Formats: sequence, structure tokens, C-alpha cells
Amino acid sequence: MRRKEDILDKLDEKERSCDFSLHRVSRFIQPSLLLFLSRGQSYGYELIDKLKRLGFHEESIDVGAVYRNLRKLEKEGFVESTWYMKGARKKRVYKITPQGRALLRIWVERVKERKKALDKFISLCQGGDL
Amino acid sequence: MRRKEDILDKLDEKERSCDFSLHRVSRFIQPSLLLFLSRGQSYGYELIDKLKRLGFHEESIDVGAVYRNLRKLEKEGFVESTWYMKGARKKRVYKITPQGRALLRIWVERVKERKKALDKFISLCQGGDL
DNA sequence: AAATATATATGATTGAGGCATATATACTGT
DNA sequence: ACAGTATATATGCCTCAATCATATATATTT
Repeated sequence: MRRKEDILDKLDEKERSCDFSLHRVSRFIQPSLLLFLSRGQSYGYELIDKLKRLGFHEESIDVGAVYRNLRKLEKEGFVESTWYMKGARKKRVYKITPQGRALLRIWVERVKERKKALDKFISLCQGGDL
Repeated sequence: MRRKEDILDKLDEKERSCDFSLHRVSRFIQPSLLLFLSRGQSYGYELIDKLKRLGFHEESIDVGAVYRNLRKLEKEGFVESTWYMKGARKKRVYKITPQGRALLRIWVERVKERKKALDKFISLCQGGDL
């Protein structure tokens, strides 16, 4: 026999498992980074700040994931980086490449498609009794 | 030196890696299944059909994933199943539990949050030159 | 008789994300 | 002077979901 607490724990755990929670950032990092870089060069720490302003919950941003994704995009040729010195502090500054822009344009379409699916999902919810 | 084809292949491969493409269904399966079941009982094969109508690309639906997610939701107490016979064909028919409804209500809020983030992303795209 | 549709299920692999941790410098308060 | 926080980048390890492939069985269509 299951205690009420167990059920609540399960719900709580399960709630967080939903991709659409902003606690999870599943595959939204790279499109977001490319979008920011399409508007001008930037660097990791600053990009993390921009992500927060996009709507991600502060706690949910894994800084390691951001840096890893930037290096990956660079390895694949979608961004390029150079070291900059601002005072005695060094930053790796990224800028988008033409291929990066091409990829971003495609991804924007995907985001739009996805948004439509979410709209459909939400409108289905409005009708019935949940 | 990279050939043009390599770059195109890379783009193509990368395009598909975007979560927001409807080729990827990252964590959208369980919320969708719960939503369908909130409107009445159903079974795996029929639910796969409903997913297609939600906007998923037909080819991108992994039937194995659907069945696995249904069994998982049952193991966790969010749905219940019984075997039905329709003619000589047996179906495992699922229905949502009260805990399932509670979870769905929470997830709907998450989907709405996520939609807002996508809206923000899209409106940022409108302004700048991609 | 063969091919396709219906119906459910599991084994193997991969890859992104998430957690922890490491390094180094700059700034701020006490 | 020292401690604590902020800036800045990076990597090792683990987990879990999705993906790919495959298996089984029956019903319907060609």
C-alpha cells in the first residue's frame, strides 16, 4: 500500500521530468546561442546571462552545458572563436559563421513548427475537463 | 579543406538534431498520451494515430517508444490498463487515473510556459537579420 | 500465397543534459 | 589583510530518454 507522501513525491519528481518545464532545457541551448550570436559577437558568460533573460530558470542553466555546446558548434563550423583581453581578464569571444546563419534559419522554422504543435496541444486542453 | 558537400551534409544532420523539429519528439510523448487519455480510454495503436494528428511527422514516431512510455506511466500509477478483445484481436486499453489527471494539469502549465519561451525566441528572430 | 495492416513489446546503442568539480583572476566588504 | 563572492572557462562521470532494430502474432487485402 502506497502512502500519500509517496504519491506526492512521485508527482513532484514527474513534474520536473517534463521537457517543457523551463527547468529542462532539452536541445534549446544551441538554437538560442546561435540566435544571440546572429545579433553580434559574445562570450560564454555573457551568453549565459542572455539565456536567463530568454526565460530559462536561473538555477536550471548548466554553465558546463553552455560552454560545451559552444565548443561543439565551433568544431562543426557554425561559430568561430578568438581570445580577447578585457583588462587582465580573458574571454573566448564567439561569432557566427555563414553556415551558422544557414543553420539558424532552418532551426527557426523548426521552432515555429514546434510552437504550432504546442498551440494545438494547449487548445485541446481548453476544451475537455482535465 | 572541406568540400561543399560535407558542409551540406553537416547542415542536414544538424538540422535534424534540433529538438524543436517534429522529427524529434523529446519528452512530448508522455504529456500527449495523458492528454488523449484524459478525454477517454484508448490503446497504443490508436494513440499512435492520435499523435500523428497532433502534428508529429509520421516517420518520426517510434512505436516502441509509445508502448514503453505507456507501460512506464502505468508503473508509476498515472494510467491503468486492461486487456480487451475486439473480435479475435486483443488490445491493452489504458485509462487515466486521478494522479494522472493531477500530473496532466501540472504539465499543461509547463507547456504554456515553454510556449512563452518559444514565442520570445520567435519574436527575437523577427527583429534582427538572420 | 504473399504482402500489408493491426497490435504489442523488448534489446542495444547513443547522445544530451545534469551534477560535480577544477582552475584562475577580479572585485567587494569587513 | 583576508574572506567571500563574481567573473570566466572547462572537463569527467553518470543517467535517462529517444532511437534503431527486431521479435511475435493475428487479420485483412491483393
